[in-house]
Amino acid sequence: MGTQLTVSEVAHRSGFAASALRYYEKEGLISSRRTGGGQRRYERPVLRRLAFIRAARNVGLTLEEIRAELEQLPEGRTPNKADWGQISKDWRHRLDDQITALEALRDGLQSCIGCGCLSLKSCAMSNPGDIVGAAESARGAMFLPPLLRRQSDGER
Amino acid sequence: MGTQLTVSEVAHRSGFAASALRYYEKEGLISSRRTGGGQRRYERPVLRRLAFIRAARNVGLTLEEIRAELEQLPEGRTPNKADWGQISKDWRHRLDDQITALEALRDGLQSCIGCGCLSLKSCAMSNPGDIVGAAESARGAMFLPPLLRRQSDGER
DNA sequence: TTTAAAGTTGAAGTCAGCTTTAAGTCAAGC
DNA sequence: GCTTGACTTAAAGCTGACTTCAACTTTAAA
Repeated sequence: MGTQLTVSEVAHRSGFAASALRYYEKEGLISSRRTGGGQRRYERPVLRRLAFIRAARNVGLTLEEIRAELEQLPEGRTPNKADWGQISKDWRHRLDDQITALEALRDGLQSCIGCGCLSLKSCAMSNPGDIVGAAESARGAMFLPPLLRRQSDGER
Repeated sequence: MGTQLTVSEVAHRSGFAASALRYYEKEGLISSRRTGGGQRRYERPVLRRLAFIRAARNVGLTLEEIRAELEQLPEGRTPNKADWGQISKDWRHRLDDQITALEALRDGLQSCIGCGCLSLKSCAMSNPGDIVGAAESARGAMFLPPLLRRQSDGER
């Protein structure tokens, strides 16, 4: 137990399944060194990187988007305090947009309670171009995240 | 053009692709009669049913959940005003839960701006059991909907 | 030294919600 | 009656983010 962590240690401490760690490595989100026999050994900073990945997933970014964000940081390092200030600002906007979209949908629903129409032409809830279109125009709110799926699975 | 609608007419008027209509029929969400030659012919109420399906999809229900809701209505009819009152109330709660979860996430992010830590142990954003756990406990908020994906595709 | 746990790989499987394809049939206007 | 476009089916393909599998190797403790 020096500064090197095995895959199961990282899995346990990060909450990601070992198979997910392998997948993330294949996708270029994290990296590892190898022992003589070919087994993975991780440096500690991978834990911060994984924390970042989890936070980003919670906010609804795809792995590709996360990879791009990580890559964009100077020298591929884990975000520091300054980077994090900018990133968290962007993410907050994403979340705000998502919240706005959901509120618009909820309010449209509210207005439907009295009418019960669900007309394809006039009802806000089912009309593609109305509530939904307005919400969509809040960019970045194109989809909402599969938040909170199984979160500490620990392989098998 | 009597009261019978062809699949392409329904596709055009509902905004769903014809292939989606066939899929929904196979999954038991809608039904149709057939001509002598085996082609589908729809009654008008299918349009209301499809409006309901679209609204439910917007709120984040799965097709299985929608199927169950439709089935639960007496005689498999399209929801009337009274049904709709109850249903829209349930949906509003779903949306409220989703909004609450996103707000919690946003506020956790806000609290992170000052620290830049992203520690697996203490940071609210990446800690599975903190923000995310709290949000999760608002039942029904287990996942957020893939809201607003392509919405008027029109087959091919 | 032995043995069991933990690790490795590529390939295939999973889920939802469709779309696409292939190969053919039906409906309708001229 | 013929052509053309609309329609039919089952089956396969697609996306993203993984998981599972099979078959094998490495590591570490006893």
